[in-house]
Amino acid sequence: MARRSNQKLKILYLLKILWENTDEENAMTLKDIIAELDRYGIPSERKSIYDDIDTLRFFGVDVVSRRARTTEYFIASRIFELPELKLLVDAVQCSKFITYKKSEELIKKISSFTSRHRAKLLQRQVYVADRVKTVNENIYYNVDRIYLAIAQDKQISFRYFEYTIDKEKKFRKNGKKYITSPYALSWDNENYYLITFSEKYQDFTHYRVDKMSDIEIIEQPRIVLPNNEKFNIAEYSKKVFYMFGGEEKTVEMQFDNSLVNVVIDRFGQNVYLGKADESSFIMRAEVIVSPTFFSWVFQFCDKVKIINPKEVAQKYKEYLNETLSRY
DNA sequence: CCCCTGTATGGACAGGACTA
DNA sequence: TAGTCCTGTCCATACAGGGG
Repeated sequence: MARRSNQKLKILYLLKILWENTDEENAMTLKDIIAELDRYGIPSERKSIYDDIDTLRFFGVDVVSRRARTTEYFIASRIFELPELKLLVDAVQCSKFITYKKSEELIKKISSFTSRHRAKLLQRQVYVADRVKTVNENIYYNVDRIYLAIAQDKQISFRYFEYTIDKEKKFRKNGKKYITSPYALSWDNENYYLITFSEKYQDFTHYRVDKMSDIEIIEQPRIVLPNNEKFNIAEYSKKVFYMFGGEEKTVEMQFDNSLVNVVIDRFGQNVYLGKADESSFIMRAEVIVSPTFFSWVFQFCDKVKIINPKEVAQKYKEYLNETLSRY
């Protein structure tokens, strides 16, 4: 009868109890375990627990017994170790695109990978000064659907909105649907971007994922990239500045030596660097020339100069002059 | 309804740690 | 040192559940 079926549940609850309550610093004695099982309505005999623990071990659970005053049991190794979980929690909390509500949910789920004692350590807040979080809950579903489309090699349709000065959502193109070939999702400057290839412009276009709605996968297969190229997101994101589109150019810039690290951080270890003189160096990289590229350059003031191509230098000059003329 | 099988359980007991 | 408590093993037995 019930007593029997309880015993089937016994080992399951035993695992649950050990999983939720124990870790290296928080072991349980056999007495604790029996009491805890009792709370779940499972009567258990002390000696039968040995067998159950053995079974759990055979099953692959790392139940460790440690002799202190009395013998204690705890689960030693888990799928994720605590520092790894902290990393994940921090990443969730810092992500602008994850809403407060979703952050809480995700952290709760992440916490279930460790004991409740250690889970407390995960509840810490990472304070990043008044972080703006999005309110668009849809983003997870958007991301999911986009990945699905990419995997199925299909195009997607969606509507794209922006906020007006009155802080109201307003659909672009009067709510007409965009149709495009998704190639990658990229995390840049705290926002999720969808990178698509436009047949019309024969170039890549970016969309903020949190500003997309009504995403649908359509039957049309994706447009093939020119020269049957494979899309390399890592290479691509090096060239683009804050996801702003533009013409791709090989640009040479002269930097003050103090900015070596900045350049390597931006373009990676393999960027071409050459000595210019005692205090400066020349670097060369593929860059999508855009206003955001210029504003990236501008932050270094007189410590940088665009050398080549001449028309990019000229454009930058115009950009600076225009800015100056407003004051 | 009976028999068989696998599992849980309880008793006996040994050994170790701790304590009075 | 004797007594106590805890842990873990061994073995006999009870019993649930399934098959016939």
